[in-house]
Amino acid sequence: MTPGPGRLPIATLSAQSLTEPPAVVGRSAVATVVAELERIVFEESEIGARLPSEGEIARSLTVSRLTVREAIRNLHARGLVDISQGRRAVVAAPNSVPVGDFFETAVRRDPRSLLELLEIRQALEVHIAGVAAVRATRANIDLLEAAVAAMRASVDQAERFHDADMQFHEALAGATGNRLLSMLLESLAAPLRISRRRSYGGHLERRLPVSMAIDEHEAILIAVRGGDARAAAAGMRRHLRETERDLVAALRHSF
Amino acid sequence: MTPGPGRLPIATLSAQSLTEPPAVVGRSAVATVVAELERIVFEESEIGARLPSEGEIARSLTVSRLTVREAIRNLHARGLVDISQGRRAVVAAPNSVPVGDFFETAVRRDPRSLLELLEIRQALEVHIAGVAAVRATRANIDLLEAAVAAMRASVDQAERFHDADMQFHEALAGATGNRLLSMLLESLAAPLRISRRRSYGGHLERRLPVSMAIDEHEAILIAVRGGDARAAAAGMRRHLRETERDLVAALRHSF
DNA sequence: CCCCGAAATCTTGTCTGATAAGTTGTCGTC
DNA sequence: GACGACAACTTATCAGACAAGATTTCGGGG
Repeated sequence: MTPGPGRLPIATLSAQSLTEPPAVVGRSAVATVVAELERIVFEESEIGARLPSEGEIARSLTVSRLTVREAIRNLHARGLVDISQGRRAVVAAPNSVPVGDFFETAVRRDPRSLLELLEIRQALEVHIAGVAAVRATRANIDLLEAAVAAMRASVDQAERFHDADMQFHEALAGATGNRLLSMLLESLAAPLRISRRRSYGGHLERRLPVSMAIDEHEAILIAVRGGDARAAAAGMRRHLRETERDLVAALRHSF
Repeated sequence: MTPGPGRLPIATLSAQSLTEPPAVVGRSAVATVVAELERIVFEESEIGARLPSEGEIARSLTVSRLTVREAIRNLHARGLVDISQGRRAVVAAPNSVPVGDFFETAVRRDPRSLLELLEIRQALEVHIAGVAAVRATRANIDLLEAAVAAMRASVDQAERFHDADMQFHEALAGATGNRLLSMLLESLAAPLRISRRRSYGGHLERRLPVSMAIDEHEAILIAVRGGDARAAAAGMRRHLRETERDLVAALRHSF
């Protein structure tokens, strides 16, 4: 396709493709393509839009398909596009997958950082509870109530109970209206959930009085409904302290 | 090198390389190599250790160099290895580059998320201040004092003043002993710094009484030194409220 | 004997061309 | 108009080659 004389070292790239805006010299070919694709993703595309095929991009930027390929994989690793064989890459919805991956690898490198993760979660959730008490809408509160009801309805089904638990915390984060904050919290939860599952194993003996956990959530709900930021934050702090005790105990057992 | 009959579709890969542990079928070749490299990085390597060369890995896993290459780039995008031309990939120190990238792209997609970032920072730093008051060692406090002194010594040099400011917050985060928390805060700071620089531009007219910012830091320092968690948290909250006002005002000007 | 610079060697970066395999759209048949 | 086979498109991987940066080696000079 390209009329060039065989291999094209980067240096001669701009001299060769007079019809194209000269590729930025001094940067690697892949970096150049990455920058261009970022531009397309950020400025010209809606979520779900399909990028041009590898071949088209390669032709239009006067690089090999291989180079384009690496660039696309780079965007994929950063959570900017989704890819699957046979289909063009599509612009991904903003997601915190890369952040979750970071925390997961951190824990994998050093299991002790699980406790650090827990502390971060506490800092965020205490703030969330306080802010939610001020900002929560009727719809937000409905979701919180539904979550507590779901917990009540599944006191003897560990898996389902846990889902309802998660649901409560997600709803609370959603009530802040801060999407980045919600995503960050979610990415923290992933590694915690994994370790939790591994440590509790199959038997799943939760803290003895499950009702206690429900009461803690209920207390937070009441504070949020009443717009009492201080009480909501205090309730969350209390709740997470208990949760941490449970997790630490479980981990101690598993090692 | 491989004695096979030319191209090797993944399906036949395991049948062909009887001397190697059969590559996991059903997963892409790249994914397999990524998993293997992760294992090497996490379980067999110290920070700074050099991975085998692309060629060696390719031979030992019976895949093409291209496949290995993509796998390595994947690890690189996730901050697990550092790469540069002509040298083997080396195991990177744990770093929050991927997280910083996530926040940067989030802001790039929607500048309003800068405010969300700011809120996250507040949540973390308020917690940090409180905890630091309890956990800070003599060495930590020395660093904090040095930072405040540096601020005092550079009231009329915006750039230097800002560095000292950053230094204070870093030292405070360090005093918690929570490395993940420090890294997370750092990755939040990057995009904030960028926008700050862009909005303040060259002239750099800081909040009129620079001494006020110093006082705020001083108040936090005193609380930490005195082990008063509540006062430290309150001081930080006050300080960040001011900081936010400044930034918002500056942003308003720049749009 | 040590130091230093140039050559040999290693290793990554990119290009070309080809085949396998998954996805999507089309068209003829009923 | 519904449905299944086929064609076209697209990504996944392989192989071999050359360019360019990094490292190692080694011989000569001090």
